[in-house]
Amino acid sequence: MPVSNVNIARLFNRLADLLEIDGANPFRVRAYRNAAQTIRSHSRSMGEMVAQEEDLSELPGIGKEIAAKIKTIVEHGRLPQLERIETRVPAELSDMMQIEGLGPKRVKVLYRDLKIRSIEDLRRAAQTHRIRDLPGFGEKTEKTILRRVQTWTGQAPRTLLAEAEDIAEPMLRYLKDCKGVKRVIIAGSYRRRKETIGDLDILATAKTGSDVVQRFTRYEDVGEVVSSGKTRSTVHLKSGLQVDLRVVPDASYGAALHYFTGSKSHNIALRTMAQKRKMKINEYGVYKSNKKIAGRTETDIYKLFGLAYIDPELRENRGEIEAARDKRLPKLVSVKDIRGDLHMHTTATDGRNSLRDMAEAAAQRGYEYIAITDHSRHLTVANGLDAKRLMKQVEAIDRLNGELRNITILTAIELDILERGTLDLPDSVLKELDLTICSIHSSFRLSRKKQTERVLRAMDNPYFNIFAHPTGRLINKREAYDIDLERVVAGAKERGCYLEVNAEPERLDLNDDACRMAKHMGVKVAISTDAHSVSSLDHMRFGVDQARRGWLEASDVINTRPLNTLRRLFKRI
DNA sequence: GCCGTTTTCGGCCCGACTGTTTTCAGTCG
Repeated sequence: MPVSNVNIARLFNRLADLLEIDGANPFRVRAYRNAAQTIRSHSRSMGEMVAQEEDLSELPGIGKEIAAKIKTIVEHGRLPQLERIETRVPAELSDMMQIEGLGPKRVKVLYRDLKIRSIEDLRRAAQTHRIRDLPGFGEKTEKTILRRVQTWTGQAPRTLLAEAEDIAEPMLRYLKDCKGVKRVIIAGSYRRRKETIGDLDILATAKTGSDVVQRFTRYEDVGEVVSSGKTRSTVHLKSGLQVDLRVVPDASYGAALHYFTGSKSHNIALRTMAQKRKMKINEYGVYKSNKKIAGRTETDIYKLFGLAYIDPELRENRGEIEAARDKRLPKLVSVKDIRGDLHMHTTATDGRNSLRDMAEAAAQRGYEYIAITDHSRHLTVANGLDAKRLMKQVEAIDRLNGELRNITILTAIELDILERGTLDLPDSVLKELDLTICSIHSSFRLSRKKQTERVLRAMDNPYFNIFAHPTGRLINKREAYDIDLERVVAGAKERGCYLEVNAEPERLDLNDDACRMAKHMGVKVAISTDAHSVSSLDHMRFGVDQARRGWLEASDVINTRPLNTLRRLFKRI
């Protein structure tokens, strides 16, 4: 199996860690980290690019040397330079840097003076008070290290965006209620609408002397106050989620919001532009020879560099700055562009609400149409529909359509794609429906080739319209099945099929990069909720967020079309 | 190690907080 971009990025990050501990040139270290970031977020696999002999050094932050190293990793699965340094610097030291408060310098001292090389060694040394006497350490640091090591769970978990909203909203209200506070907003990856967030970044503007930081540290859900100063503070909530608060004067709102929204690489790119113009950007404003020339709004800042306003979802240094300069930024799709939801379940299979409930709830949300897509017979655990039950549902939908004034229900089904690439119901049944969505619910472990061909074969069926949750991943729970998404997208293009952006918070499948790839290859998507209850219809916004991160415009999304146009899109024969 | 409408050499984002120091290094975002 080819090495994934994520795994290549991990190797470079590990190399960067070990080089840093070894005291290498910090800029060289950063170069490896930048390259790792580029590789991780690149929409095409390094493996394929190497196979097609493309020039990797054209990617940002990747030059001749790193390009050659990527090639070696792809072809041999190894990075010899990493293996060489591991003979001098134990690889586990890289894990120790995951402990908050431990960076390369301290890890180096711990290893050099006490031969500590694992988190377990670290715990024992802290318990037996051997750390406090090391140079640059003390009693307090030792206690902090012990506490962090004891609560260490391995991988730092990332919180689903939807869960983060539930935590953030009440906290926001609590902080707004503070005297002297003017504005409070959540910045960081939350504002960029990433599918998961590592921490919450809250920005407040307040008069000097406001006690907003104190109020923040006294929030009832705070488990530990990590730091707390005049203008910033970090806490851990009882759940373990880290929350950072930064306070700036209101006149710096735009600069601070921009700064704390990131991403880091977007900010660095912009700051480099500033440097070339002999200007300086920080969280308080843009400065030219110590004179503040912008900072009240984000728009002002972009304007200063000849750039159009860049939506937060695009700020990943993936070409948005160039696009803003050349006035070719996309006008991103928004929730109000969505005219209907094309994936939902009812009590006929595994949904919690009836057909009528779902239709009425959708109408209340202002939709013009919905598609009812209960499961097909193969999915027995969900009580999937056979031909007879499906036809009964179609009749029920016809009756309801006769009754409901303000919404049209499309007859549809979520069809299982069987292992050999056949669809779970015969064409004679499918031809009676307005559309189908097709998906994989079994045989996740097929080889990449077999899985890909399974889907392409299924798409050969002229009643195949939308490929639902195309990679099958469940965030933090289940990896995507191994599939060549590029071939699938190309296959959809040839055959007139569409891909779904599933808005369920733990699916968000297609993800942002894949959305972008689909757009580049000329394939349109449907953004749908996969709702199993009335309340889940509100997840639409998370799907839209993901599509926005993938640069999609309303014209890239089929369920922004009026009903008549939409119906035509599903006629393949 | 990467990069280039100042450059193929000499730069590389920048400020806050903590703890250990006694003026600052290390870490973080």
